[in-house]
Amino acid sequence: MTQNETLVYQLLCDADRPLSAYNILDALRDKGIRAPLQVYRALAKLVERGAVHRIESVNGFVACQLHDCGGNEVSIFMLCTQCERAHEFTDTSIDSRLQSLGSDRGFQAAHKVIEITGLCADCQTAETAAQKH
Amino acid sequence: MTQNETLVYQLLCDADRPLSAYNILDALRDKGIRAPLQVYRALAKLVERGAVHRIESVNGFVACQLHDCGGNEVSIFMLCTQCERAHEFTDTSIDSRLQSLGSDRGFQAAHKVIEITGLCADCQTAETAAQKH
DNA sequence: ACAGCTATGTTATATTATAACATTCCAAAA
DNA sequence: TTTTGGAATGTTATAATATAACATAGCTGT
Repeated sequence: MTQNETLVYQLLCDADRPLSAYNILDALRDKGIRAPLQVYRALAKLVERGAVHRIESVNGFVACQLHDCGGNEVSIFMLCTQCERAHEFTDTSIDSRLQSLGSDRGFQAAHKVIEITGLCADCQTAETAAQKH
Repeated sequence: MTQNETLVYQLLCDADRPLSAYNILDALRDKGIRAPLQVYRALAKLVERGAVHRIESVNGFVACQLHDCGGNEVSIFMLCTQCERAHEFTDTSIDSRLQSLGSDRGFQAAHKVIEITGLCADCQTAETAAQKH
Protein backbone atom coordinates (compact mmCIF):
# COMPACT_ATOMS: atom_id res chain seq x y z
CA MET A 1 0.00 0.00 0.00
CA THR A 2 1.42 3.38 -0.94
CA GLN A 3 1.81 6.36 1.38
CA ASN A 4 -1.34 8.15 0.28
CA GLU A 5 -3.41 5.00 0.25
CA THR A 6 -2.34 4.23 3.80
CA LEU A 7 -3.27 7.70 4.99
CA VAL A 8 -6.69 7.56 3.39
CA TYR A 9 -7.35 4.00 4.51
CA GLN A 10 -6.39 4.67 8.13
CA LEU A 11 -8.62 7.72 8.23
CA LEU A 12 -11.57 5.74 6.89
CA CYS A 13 -10.95 2.96 9.41
CA ASP A 14 -11.03 5.46 12.26
CA ALA A 15 -14.14 7.21 10.99
CA ASP A 16 -17.54 6.13 12.25
CA ARG A 17 -19.37 7.22 9.13
CA PRO A 18 -18.79 7.55 5.39
CA LEU A 19 -16.47 10.38 4.47
CA SER A 20 -16.54 12.37 1.27
CA ALA A 21 -13.38 12.81 -0.75
CA TYR A 22 -13.23 16.41 0.41
CA ASN A 23 -13.72 15.42 4.04
CA ILE A 24 -10.68 13.23 3.57
CA LEU A 25 -8.75 15.96 1.81
CA ASP A 26 -9.39 18.41 4.64
CA ALA A 27 -8.49 15.87 7.31
CA LEU A 28 -5.20 15.00 5.63
CA ARG A 29 -3.94 18.43 4.63
CA ASP A 30 -1.36 18.47 7.39
CA LYS A 31 -0.17 15.03 6.33
CA GLY A 32 0.85 16.24 2.90
CA ILE A 33 -2.34 15.71 0.95
CA ARG A 34 -3.06 18.89 -0.96
CA ALA A 35 -5.23 18.16 -3.98
CA PRO A 36 -8.46 16.25 -4.64
CA LEU A 37 -6.74 13.96 -7.12
CA GLN A 38 -4.42 12.59 -4.48
CA VAL A 39 -7.48 11.49 -2.55
CA TYR A 40 -9.44 10.23 -5.52
CA ARG A 41 -6.50 8.20 -6.77
CA ALA A 42 -5.98 6.55 -3.42
CA LEU A 43 -9.70 5.86 -3.14
CA ALA A 44 -9.81 4.31 -6.60
CA LYS A 45 -7.10 1.83 -5.67
CA LEU A 46 -8.64 1.02 -2.33
CA VAL A 47 -12.06 0.49 -3.84
CA GLU A 48 -10.64 -1.65 -6.62
CA ARG A 49 -8.97 -3.81 -3.98
CA GLY A 50 -12.17 -4.11 -1.94
CA ALA A 51 -10.68 -2.44 1.12
CA VAL A 52 -13.02 0.51 0.78
CA HIS A 53 -16.57 0.81 -0.50
CA ARG A 54 -18.17 3.72 -2.19
CA ILE A 55 -21.60 4.64 -0.86
CA GLU A 56 -23.50 5.97 -3.84
CA SER A 57 -26.41 7.36 -1.87
CA VAL A 58 -24.21 9.81 0.01
CA ASN A 59 -21.22 10.20 -2.32
CA GLY A 60 -19.02 8.90 0.45
CA PHE A 61 -16.53 6.18 1.25
CA VAL A 62 -16.22 3.67 4.09
CA ALA A 63 -13.61 1.10 5.00
CA CYS A 64 -14.91 -2.41 4.46
CA GLN A 65 -16.33 -3.68 7.73
CA LEU A 66 -16.37 -7.34 6.83
CA HIS A 67 -13.61 -9.76 7.46
CA ASP A 68 -11.83 -10.47 4.22
CA CYS A 69 -14.29 -8.81 1.88
CA GLY A 70 -12.69 -10.07 -1.27
CA GLY A 71 -15.38 -8.46 -3.34
CA ASN A 72 -17.14 -11.67 -4.22
CA GLU A 73 -20.08 -11.11 -1.94
CA VAL A 74 -22.49 -8.27 -2.43
CA SER A 75 -22.33 -5.71 0.32
CA ILE A 76 -25.56 -4.34 1.68
CA PHE A 77 -25.44 -1.02 3.49
CA MET A 78 -27.89 0.42 5.96
CA LEU A 79 -27.44 4.15 6.17
CA CYS A 80 -28.89 6.17 9.00
CA THR A 81 -29.92 9.65 7.94
CA GLN A 82 -29.67 10.84 11.54
CA CYS A 83 -26.32 9.65 12.88
CA GLU A 84 -24.97 9.02 9.38
CA ARG A 85 -23.50 5.69 10.34
CA ALA A 86 -23.22 2.97 7.72
CA HIS A 87 -23.53 -0.71 8.57
CA GLU A 88 -22.41 -3.32 6.15
CA PHE A 89 -23.91 -6.76 5.69
CA THR A 90 -23.99 -9.56 3.24
CA ASP A 91 -26.85 -11.86 2.49
CA THR A 92 -26.49 -15.00 0.47
CA SER A 93 -30.12 -15.26 -0.53
CA ILE A 94 -30.33 -11.70 -1.87
CA ASP A 95 -27.04 -12.24 -3.58
CA SER A 96 -28.11 -15.37 -5.42
CA ARG A 97 -31.55 -14.01 -6.25
CA LEU A 98 -29.95 -10.94 -7.75
CA GLN A 99 -27.53 -13.15 -9.61
CA SER A 100 -30.32 -15.14 -11.24
CA LEU A 101 -32.34 -11.99 -12.01
CA GLY A 102 -29.36 -10.91 -14.06
CA SER A 103 -28.45 -14.19 -15.69
CA ASP A 104 -32.08 -14.81 -16.68
CA ARG A 105 -31.71 -11.78 -18.90
CA GLY A 106 -28.18 -12.48 -20.03
CA PHE A 107 -26.91 -9.53 -18.03
CA GLN A 108 -23.24 -9.74 -17.08
CA ALA A 109 -23.01 -8.03 -13.72
CA ALA A 110 -19.83 -6.21 -12.82
CA HIS A 111 -20.89 -4.31 -9.75
CA LYS A 112 -23.86 -4.31 -7.42
CA VAL A 113 -25.11 -1.57 -5.17
CA ILE A 114 -27.58 -2.23 -2.38
CA GLU A 115 -28.18 0.63 0.00
CA ILE A 116 -31.00 1.15 2.47
CA THR A 117 -31.53 4.62 3.84
CA GLY A 118 -33.53 5.26 6.98
CA LEU A 119 -33.33 5.48 10.76
CA CYS A 120 -31.23 3.07 12.78
CA ALA A 121 -32.58 1.57 15.98
CA ASP A 122 -30.63 3.94 18.24
CA CYS A 123 -31.82 7.05 16.44
CA GLN A 124 -35.43 5.89 16.49
CA THR A 125 -35.45 5.57 20.25
CA ALA A 126 -33.64 8.89 20.58
CA GLU A 127 -36.28 10.49 18.41
CA THR A 128 -39.16 8.95 20.32
CA ALA A 129 -37.64 10.14 23.60
CA ALA A 130 -37.22 13.65 22.21
CA GLN A 131 -40.88 13.80 21.23
CA LYS A 132 -41.93 13.38 24.83
CA HIS A 133 -40.59 16.82 25.69
CA MET B 1 -48.54 18.37 -13.16
CA THR B 2 -46.97 21.77 -13.65
CA GLN B 3 -45.44 23.08 -16.87
CA ASN B 4 -41.85 22.35 -15.95
CA GLU B 5 -42.64 18.97 -14.51
CA THR B 6 -44.42 17.99 -17.71
CA LEU B 7 -41.49 19.08 -19.86
CA VAL B 8 -39.00 17.14 -17.77
CA TYR B 9 -41.22 14.08 -17.50
CA GLN B 10 -41.90 13.92 -21.23
CA LEU B 11 -38.23 14.20 -22.00
CA LEU B 12 -37.41 11.37 -19.61
CA CYS B 13 -40.15 9.20 -21.10
CA ASP B 14 -38.73 9.70 -24.58
CA ALA B 15 -35.14 9.06 -23.51
CA ASP B 16 -33.72 5.56 -23.77
CA ARG B 17 -31.27 6.04 -20.95
CA PRO B 18 -30.90 7.93 -17.68
CA LEU B 19 -30.37 11.66 -18.16
CA SER B 20 -28.46 13.94 -15.86
CA ALA B 21 -30.07 17.14 -14.64
CA TYR B 22 -27.79 19.08 -16.97
CA ASN B 23 -28.64 16.85 -19.92
CA ILE B 24 -32.24 17.79 -19.23
CA LEU B 25 -31.42 21.45 -18.84
CA ASP B 26 -29.63 21.52 -22.20
CA ALA B 27 -32.43 19.66 -23.95
CA LEU B 28 -35.08 22.01 -22.64
CA ARG B 29 -33.38 25.36 -23.08
CA ASP B 30 -35.53 26.22 -26.06
CA LYS B 31 -38.65 25.31 -24.10
CA GLY B 32 -37.99 27.99 -21.53
CA ILE B 33 -35.91 26.09 -18.98
CA ARG B 34 -32.91 28.23 -18.19
CA ALA B 35 -31.50 27.29 -14.81
CA PRO B 36 -30.50 24.09 -12.99
CA LEU B 37 -32.96 24.75 -10.21
CA GLN B 38 -35.90 24.61 -12.54
CA VAL B 39 -34.82 21.11 -13.48
CA TYR B 40 -33.95 19.99 -9.96
CA ARG B 41 -37.23 21.24 -8.59
CA ALA B 42 -39.24 19.40 -11.22
CA LEU B 43 -37.19 16.26 -10.64
CA ALA B 44 -37.71 16.43 -6.89
CA LYS B 45 -41.46 16.48 -7.34
CA LEU B 46 -41.46 13.72 -9.92
CA VAL B 47 -39.23 11.51 -7.78
CA GLU B 48 -41.35 12.16 -4.70
CA ARG B 49 -44.40 11.08 -6.67
CA GLY B 50 -42.69 7.91 -7.96
CA ALA B 51 -42.98 8.94 -11.61
CA VAL B 52 -39.23 9.24 -11.92
CA HIS B 53 -36.38 7.37 -10.28
CA ARG B 54 -32.97 8.65 -9.43
CA ILE B 55 -30.13 6.33 -10.45
CA GLU B 56 -27.45 6.84 -7.84
CA SER B 57 -24.73 4.97 -9.70
CA VAL B 58 -24.80 7.39 -12.62
CA ASN B 59 -26.26 10.53 -11.05
CA GLY B 60 -29.09 10.34 -13.52
CA PHE B 61 -32.85 10.13 -13.73
CA VAL B 62 -35.26 7.80 -15.55
CA ALA B 63 -39.01 7.72 -15.94
CA CYS B 64 -40.51 4.81 -14.02
CA GLN B 65 -40.88 1.90 -16.41
CA LEU B 66 -43.32 -0.09 -14.32
CA HIS B 67 -47.04 0.11 -14.50
CA ASP B 68 -48.27 2.09 -11.56
CA CYS B 69 -45.07 2.19 -9.56
CA GLY B 70 -46.63 3.64 -6.46
CA GLY B 71 -43.33 3.43 -4.65
CA ASN B 72 -44.28 0.48 -2.49
CA GLU B 73 -42.17 -2.03 -4.33
CA VAL B 74 -38.41 -1.76 -4.46
CA SER B 75 -37.10 -1.00 -7.91
CA ILE B 76 -34.09 -2.91 -9.13
CA PHE B 77 -32.10 -1.39 -11.96
CA MET B 78 -29.74 -3.07 -14.39
CA LEU B 79 -27.43 -0.52 -15.92
CA CYS B 80 -25.40 -1.26 -19.01
CA THR B 81 -22.08 0.54 -19.04
CA GLN B 82 -21.93 0.23 -22.82
CA CYS B 83 -25.29 1.38 -24.17
CA GLU B 84 -26.16 3.14 -20.91
CA ARG B 85 -29.69 1.79 -20.90
CA ALA B 86 -31.43 1.19 -17.61
CA HIS B 87 -33.94 -1.60 -17.09
CA GLU B 88 -36.21 -1.61 -14.12
CA PHE B 89 -37.54 -4.65 -12.30
CA THR B 90 -39.10 -5.59 -9.03
CA ASP B 91 -38.63 -8.78 -7.14
CA THR B 92 -40.77 -9.77 -4.23
CA SER B 93 -38.28 -12.14 -2.67
CA ILE B 94 -35.45 -9.63 -2.63
CA ASP B 95 -37.87 -7.07 -1.35
CA SER B 96 -39.03 -9.14 1.59
CA ARG B 97 -35.58 -10.43 2.41
CA LEU B 98 -34.31 -6.87 2.53
CA GLN B 99 -37.25 -5.91 4.64
CA SER B 100 -36.47 -8.54 7.26
CA LEU B 101 -32.75 -7.76 7.19
CA GLY B 102 -33.74 -4.28 8.27
CA SER B 103 -36.42 -5.12 10.79
CA ASP B 104 -34.18 -7.73 12.44
CA ARG B 105 -31.95 -4.85 13.40
CA GLY B 106 -34.71 -2.41 14.19
CA PHE B 107 -33.83 -0.36 11.15
CA GLN B 108 -36.66 1.79 9.81
CA ALA B 109 -36.14 1.86 6.06
CA ALA B 110 -37.21 4.95 4.15
CA HIS B 111 -35.61 4.34 0.78
CA LYS B 112 -33.90 1.44 -0.94
CA VAL B 113 -31.44 1.48 -3.79
CA ILE B 114 -30.61 -1.63 -5.78
CA GLU B 115 -28.53 -1.11 -8.88
CA ILE B 116 -26.55 -3.61 -10.91
CA THR B 117 -23.95 -2.31 -13.29
CA GLY B 118 -22.56 -4.39 -16.12
CA LEU B 119 -23.07 -5.42 -19.72
CA CYS B 120 -26.52 -6.11 -21.10
CA ALA B 121 -27.11 -9.11 -23.36
CA ASP B 122 -27.10 -7.03 -26.54
CA CYS B 123 -23.83 -5.33 -25.76
CA GLN B 124 -22.15 -8.60 -24.84
CA THR B 125 -22.91 -10.11 -28.23
CA ALA B 126 -21.86 -6.92 -29.95
CA GLU B 127 -18.59 -7.00 -28.07
CA THR B 128 -17.95 -10.66 -28.88
CA ALA B 129 -18.60 -9.99 -32.55
CA ALA B 130 -16.20 -7.06 -32.53
CA GLN B 131 -13.43 -9.17 -31.06
CA LYS B 132 -13.49 -11.48 -34.09
CA HIS B 133 -12.09 -8.74 -36.30
C1' DA C 1 23.25 4.81 -17.76
C1' DC C 2 18.78 4.14 -19.52
C1' DA C 3 14.21 2.57 -20.68
C1' DG C 4 9.81 1.72 -18.87
C1' DC C 5 6.56 1.62 -15.27
C1' DT C 6 4.14 3.31 -11.25
C1' DA C 7 3.26 6.78 -8.13
C1' DT C 8 3.09 11.72 -7.31
C1' DG C 9 2.20 16.40 -7.60
C1' DT C 10 -0.06 20.65 -9.60
C1' DT C 11 -3.20 23.57 -12.04
C1' DA C 12 -7.24 24.06 -14.20
C1' DT C 13 -11.77 22.76 -15.23
C1' DA C 14 -15.94 19.83 -15.67
C1' DT C 15 -20.01 18.09 -13.49
C1' DT C 16 -23.55 17.83 -10.05
C1' DA C 17 -26.38 20.23 -6.60
C1' DT C 18 -28.18 23.88 -3.53
C1' DA C 19 -28.66 28.61 -1.14
C1' DA C 20 -30.80 32.92 -1.08
C1' DC C 21 -33.80 36.02 -2.68
C1' DA C 22 -37.28 38.22 -5.92
C1' DT C 23 -41.42 37.60 -8.64
C1' DT C 24 -45.65 35.69 -10.55
C1' DC C 25 -49.81 33.18 -10.52
C1' DC C 26 -53.98 31.51 -8.90
C1' DA C 27 -57.57 29.95 -5.77
C1' DA C 28 -60.16 30.78 -1.72
C1' DA C 29 -61.66 34.04 1.94
C1' DA C 30 -63.40 38.53 3.03
C1' DT D 1 -64.03 42.55 -6.26
C1' DT D 2 -60.27 42.89 -3.65
C1' DT D 3 -56.98 40.74 -0.97
C1' DT D 4 -54.13 37.51 0.68
C1' DG D 5 -51.64 33.33 1.26
C1' DG D 6 -49.47 29.47 -0.73
C1' DA D 7 -47.35 27.22 -4.52
C1' DA D 8 -44.69 27.64 -8.46
C1' DT D 9 -41.28 30.16 -10.93
C1' DG D 10 -37.30 32.67 -12.11
C1' DT D 11 -32.46 34.44 -11.37
C1' DT D 12 -27.88 34.88 -9.62
C1' DA D 13 -24.41 33.09 -7.13
C1' DT D 14 -21.98 29.47 -5.08
C1' DA D 15 -21.09 24.91 -2.92
C1' DA D 16 -19.81 20.13 -3.46
C1' DT D 17 -18.14 16.35 -6.19
C1' DA D 18 -15.03 14.59 -9.77
C1' DT D 19 -11.71 14.44 -13.67
C1' DA D 20 -8.45 16.17 -17.51
C1' DA D 21 -4.00 17.35 -18.79
C1' DC D 22 0.48 17.77 -18.01
C1' DA D 23 4.97 17.68 -15.33
C1' DT D 24 8.02 15.27 -12.12
C1' DA D 25 10.02 11.81 -9.30
C1' DG D 26 11.30 7.20 -7.92
C1' DC D 27 12.11 2.52 -8.65
C1' DT D 28 13.26 -1.81 -11.27
C1' DG D 29 15.38 -4.65 -14.49
C1' DT D 30 18.66 -4.59 -18.36
